[in-house]
Amino acid sequence: GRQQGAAGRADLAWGCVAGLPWGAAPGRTRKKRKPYTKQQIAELENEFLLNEFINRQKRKELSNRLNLSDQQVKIWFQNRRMKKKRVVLREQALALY
Amino acid sequence: AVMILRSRFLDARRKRRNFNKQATEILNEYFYSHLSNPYPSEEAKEELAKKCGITVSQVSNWFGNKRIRYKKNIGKFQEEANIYAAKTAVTATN
DNA sequence: GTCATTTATCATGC
DNA sequence: GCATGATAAATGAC
Repeated sequence: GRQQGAAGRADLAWGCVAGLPWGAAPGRTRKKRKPYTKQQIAELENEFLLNEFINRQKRKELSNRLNLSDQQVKIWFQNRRMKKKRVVLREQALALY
Repeated sequence: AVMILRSRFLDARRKRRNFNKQATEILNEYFYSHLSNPYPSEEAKEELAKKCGITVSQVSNWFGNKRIRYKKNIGKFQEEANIYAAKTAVTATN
């Protein structure tokens, strides 16, 4: 197996509570997930239609305009590409029937 | 307008169905018998998906939800844990 | 870059 | 009214 991601990482998971760790205590606190506004999503989606891979240039101007960090925009495009793949696979599975 | 309806159709949350009792049994049995490391391999996921009659993605979703919700409130799942612990103990004896 | 995850949130079932 | 499955932000391995 690949065993990637936060699983098996010592500095991300919670720590041993009642005898079952799955990881150790977090060194740095994880940033809380914060849903984006409809306007932010609308503009991100609009840019995604133009190009699924965004330039550093456009990324910077977009993050400025939407009041998001440069990395947040980068991560959003990564997750958006994963979502598209998920949807495509689902449609293929549906098309079989 | 059309795109919105399309996206809503593709959002599986709007047509969520609970898994049948047998599938939940199978998933819980695996979870509690691997409580020290409840991370099934890709092969194990495929086998679980086949036995449960669901997709691999649904298996991943189930384990993701199960791990976080168990971890957040172990006490709430204590009874359930005991049930499946006893069940696997019996099967190990036979 | 992908992608398996963690966590919070969403939408639904009952 | 919470339980449950799926999705949306965020992290980290590779």
